[in-house]
Amino acid sequence: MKKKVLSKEEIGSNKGKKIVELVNDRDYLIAIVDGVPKDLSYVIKGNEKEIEIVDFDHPKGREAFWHTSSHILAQAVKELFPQVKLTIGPPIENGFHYDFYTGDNTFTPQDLEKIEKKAKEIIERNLEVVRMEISKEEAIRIFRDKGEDFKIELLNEIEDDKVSVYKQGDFVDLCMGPHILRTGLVKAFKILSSSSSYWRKDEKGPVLQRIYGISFPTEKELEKYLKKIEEAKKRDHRKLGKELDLFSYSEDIGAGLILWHPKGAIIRRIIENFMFEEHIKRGYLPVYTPHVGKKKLWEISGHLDFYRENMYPEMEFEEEEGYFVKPMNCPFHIQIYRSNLRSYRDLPLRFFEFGTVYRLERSGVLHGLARVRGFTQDDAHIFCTPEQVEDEIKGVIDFALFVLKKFGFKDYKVYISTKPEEYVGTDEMWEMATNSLIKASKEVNLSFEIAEGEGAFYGPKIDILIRDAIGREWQCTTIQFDFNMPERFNITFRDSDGRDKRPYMIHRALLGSFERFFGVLIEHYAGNFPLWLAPEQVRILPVSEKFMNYAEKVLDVLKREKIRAGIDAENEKLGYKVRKAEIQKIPYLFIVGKKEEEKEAVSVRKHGEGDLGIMEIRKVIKLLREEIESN
RNA sequence: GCCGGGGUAGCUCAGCGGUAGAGCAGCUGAUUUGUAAUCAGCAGGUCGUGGGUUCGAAUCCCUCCCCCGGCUCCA
Repeated sequence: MKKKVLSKEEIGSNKGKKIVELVNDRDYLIAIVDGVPKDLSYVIKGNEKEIEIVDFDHPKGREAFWHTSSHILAQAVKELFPQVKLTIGPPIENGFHYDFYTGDNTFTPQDLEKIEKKAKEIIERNLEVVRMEISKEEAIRIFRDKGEDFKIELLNEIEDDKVSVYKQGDFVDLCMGPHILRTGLVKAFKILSSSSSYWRKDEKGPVLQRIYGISFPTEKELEKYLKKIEEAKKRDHRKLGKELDLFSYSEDIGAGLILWHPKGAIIRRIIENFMFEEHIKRGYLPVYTPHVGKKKLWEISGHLDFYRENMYPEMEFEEEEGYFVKPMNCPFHIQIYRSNLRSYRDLPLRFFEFGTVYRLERSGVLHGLARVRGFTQDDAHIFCTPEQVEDEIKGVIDFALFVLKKFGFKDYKVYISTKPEEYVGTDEMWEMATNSLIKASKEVNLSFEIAEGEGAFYGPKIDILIRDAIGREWQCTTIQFDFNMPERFNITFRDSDGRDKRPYMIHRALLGSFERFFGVLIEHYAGNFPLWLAPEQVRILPVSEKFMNYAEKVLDVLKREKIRAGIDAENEKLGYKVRKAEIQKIPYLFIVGKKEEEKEAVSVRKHGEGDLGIMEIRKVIKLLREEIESN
């Protein structure tokens, strides 16, 4: 990484000069002047406190590089399709995109090829990228002449009457900048995909065509990036799920409904058992509830008002009230709460259930195990007094982090979502609840971001998102206050002063759902499950059929030790069986032949490490036990 | 739900107006195998669904279902 910081003296002595006069623009992309990113054409005033000049390896440098790349993309599109209207084109985490209004037209794959070619041509032209500050009126005139209606809409919202535009060749775009100085600096440029998007995120507004691209200062970096993407695709849980025979779906059953195959199911059960025990240890009480409930229940809960579009339609009967399959467990847990008069001495009450829910997600959002229509949450509802809220939240966060650690997750993001525009409950309740989330997070040194106004209407929440192989983030852990349900179902507890009061209700799921969590877990381990989770922990490979008897004997010992094992009895060469087992990512292979049988031993081969040599059975089992328990 | 791409044997894919093909997997046989693919033979498909165009459709058009990439929305 190249980075240059101008000293006070350098700033003073270069007053009136453009920064680009001090450095080579092939090495440096932009400058950060007193914390604000600027073009290298920035003229030094002399009174700046700090000027930092950065390259592509700096996030701000990269941003500018990709931002300029998005302008190059836009210029290419405008040259090929002059009738297309520009909207916006920001840099993103990996590359950039630009949204175009194309009326009834869309971009075909052939169009994208042409656009990429044209973009490369524009790069060849090595156009200077010039920043111009002009009056708002002038900008409006320019974009009106060009028919850029969307730009005018944006301009009308700018309060300043000075705006900046960037020009490269004949292409002009309204833009804050900064940008790199020449299109020729982009040595590698690739269009990755296209899709639609909505103007201003409004699905009722104009539909735009978005083109995604990536660019780098060298071809080599592009190749490296593309290779990384290829590698990531190999860990995709949908691919591994099929290859390792973990789960599937069936068109005949319906979209977003998961079939857990034996190998997937055993992993799930291990996770369930672990979670069940841990809940009990932490003072949760298990409950089981039905999958359907009467229409009336969902009227009281309010789901039929605010959640109906996500619910499977009503089951109607001739002589009885209709039923709905549950999209959430909360109304059921509330009923258990209501089944008794609750004293303040009973609180906190923590009901937990691996509750299966069904949500009619819109067809386009379904995604492997990560977004499905039927899933099982590791769900719990905590009912407590206001005084207990803080401790309860702390307990839940601690539990969540413990679970993530157990599965080896380190790369996650935490968001605390605050009060939205429309909400239920009092401001005091919101404030108290939100503060308890923030305070608890701070106490366990959890770094988080505040998502202003992103809370659900019924309460603030804290979410933990885990990244998948392709970099997409999935919300797993969620801890949400619910100010709505207790009110609607009018639940109370009898306090020490003999009066009935409203308890606080905290809804939480740690894994989120077994489906999504399993999907993320597969990608996290790239299918190489740690020994305690591996569906087949050991496979015994007899060198030939002659050693089947001994193999059976070894299998018996393993089974007695509760180690999940199998024998590959196929009439094949050893190399073939080893290859098959390696592809299936089986942690340990025990090879048995003449030497092994004589010594009551096995030859151990570990996945990813290879041959570990011959070992006595007793000894290997001890090692396996240790490895299983160490997790 | 929206925009685009796609659905051919269990899997990965070729064929894209003249009537269906490969590799792997499967089955059978031979081989009795020492750490990532032994050889041979056999079998396997109403080309996602329903309709249309055509003398003729896997191939062109439309409907629906499902999958993929995004958008919007969420565990």
